[in-house]
Amino acid sequence: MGTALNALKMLDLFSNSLAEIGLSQISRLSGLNKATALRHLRALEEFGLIEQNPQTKTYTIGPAALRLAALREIAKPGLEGARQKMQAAMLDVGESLHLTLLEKDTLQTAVVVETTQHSVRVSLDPSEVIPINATASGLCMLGFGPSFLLSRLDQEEQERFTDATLTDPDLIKEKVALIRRAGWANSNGSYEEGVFGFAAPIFGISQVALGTISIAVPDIRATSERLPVILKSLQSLSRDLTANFGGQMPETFPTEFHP
Amino acid sequence: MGTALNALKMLDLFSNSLAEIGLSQISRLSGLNKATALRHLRALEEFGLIEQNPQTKTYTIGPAALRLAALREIAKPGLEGARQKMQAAMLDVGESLHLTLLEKDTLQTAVVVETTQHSVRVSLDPSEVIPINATASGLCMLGFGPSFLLSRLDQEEQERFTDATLTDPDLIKEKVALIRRAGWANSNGSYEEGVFGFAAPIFGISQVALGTISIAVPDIRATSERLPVILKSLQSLSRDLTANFGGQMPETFPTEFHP
DNA sequence: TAACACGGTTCAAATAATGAACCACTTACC
DNA sequence: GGTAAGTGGTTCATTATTTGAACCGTGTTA
Repeated sequence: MGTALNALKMLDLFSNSLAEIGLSQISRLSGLNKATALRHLRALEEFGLIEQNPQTKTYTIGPAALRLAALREIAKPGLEGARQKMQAAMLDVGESLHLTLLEKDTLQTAVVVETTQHSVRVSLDPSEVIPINATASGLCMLGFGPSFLLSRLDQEEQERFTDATLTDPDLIKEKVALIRRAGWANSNGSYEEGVFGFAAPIFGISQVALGTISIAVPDIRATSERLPVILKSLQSLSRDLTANFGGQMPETFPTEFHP
Repeated sequence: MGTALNALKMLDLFSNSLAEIGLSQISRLSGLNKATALRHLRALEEFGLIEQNPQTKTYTIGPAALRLAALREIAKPGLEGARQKMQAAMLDVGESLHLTLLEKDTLQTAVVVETTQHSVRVSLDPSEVIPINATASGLCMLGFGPSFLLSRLDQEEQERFTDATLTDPDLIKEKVALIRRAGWANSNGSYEEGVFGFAAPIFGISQVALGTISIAVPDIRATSERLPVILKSLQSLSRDLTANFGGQMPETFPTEFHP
């Protein structure tokens, strides 16, 4: 059901590593017939969500995406302010930052600020859905977000990404209990080898987390000397961004993060 | 032809002043049947381009817009860098800035940075198409953009917005000749009463303008003392943004803007 | 030269979109 | 307290649009 949806789903094919795609490849990846894929692409192009490179004939995400994002910012303000705070924090700690938001029942990347300080950096794909069991953001959301996330743990099998990925619901719950006490979550290569993630919650109006702010560090820089700097930044971002989105922190939430 | 396109066109109903719309109103505004509108909205919602407020039942642009904008930034980088340069210029001159890009054959707003210095400010709607005859950006594009824009002047009647709007093709061409010599364009209330616009071109690789950068000033602050500051900022933005987008300025382009 | 992959087109067949009428509910008004 | 008009949302027979196998012309590779 829904040709419009099928057309839109083609947009999901584009990603960080696959920014330009040709017709045949789109047809293959989407499973749609080449003719239908083309007609959909034409429709999306007319609206501006798709753009075709006249030389290479490949397709990319179009400029309408920016226009819609600006409208989204009007409807649900805050993200632009958040980006600025993240930018400042990036310059301070020198690492890449991600802001994720809970949309419907999945955790999605909303803002990415990559570090300009190091050439070895963590680069996160904005089109990826954040796995709740394998990332610092996901675990953090389990700890401070709506409770249905935790109860869903027992119903669905959790995907494994690396050797360090937590997949057993009971082990995850143990970890979540620790996170609740600490106020922040970490993931040491449990999503991708060599990537250390540190995340803190952003709370909404009812003291339930609506998203997370996280700092991603390559293992070579994830030393114990740098941890206090990262945690300090994370803590103040958690507070600032909660305020930025008009939320409120629970009284029980720690005002300082300890390693 | 194209149900997908019809669905997408509903997104165009949202604007700066109409950020949340109910089903019946959407049906009325779009001319679609209520049932059809609802099914389209559901499809858009499933993709995330539309979000429904559970309380009021109204619809808004959804979070997928942000995800797509991030992907667009990967495919066609530069806008984020441009935003930062504009932000700096905004703090410098204290006025709102707009970056427009020529998409297909219309001029569209790509980045808006509103002033944080004054409560009386010019606020531009990112969903609006920029009229080529009435705005500083439009006139600037006529002067430095692809030539088909100029030749189209004689074919289509130009819309009138205020008493000061130029609609006669010959008068417009005279103005464009002046702009070409000066390097910058202005519009004194020719689009909206009380708004003074100043624009300079952003050049592409072939020394043809691919967009414009403009500063919008409310009439009360559009004094002759402030003009040099505005022009200086505009000139350096024109240069910086041309470089930012990998373009090249024509040798004949003035290195200084004079009132 | 032949084989293959590319982007794009065609048109009969099949599927999915459509819309008038309807429901349940809330608000406003006499 | 009754009614009229608004809202969001549903139903289902009718209709029109989407669909896809085969096809074309071109460019690349072996």
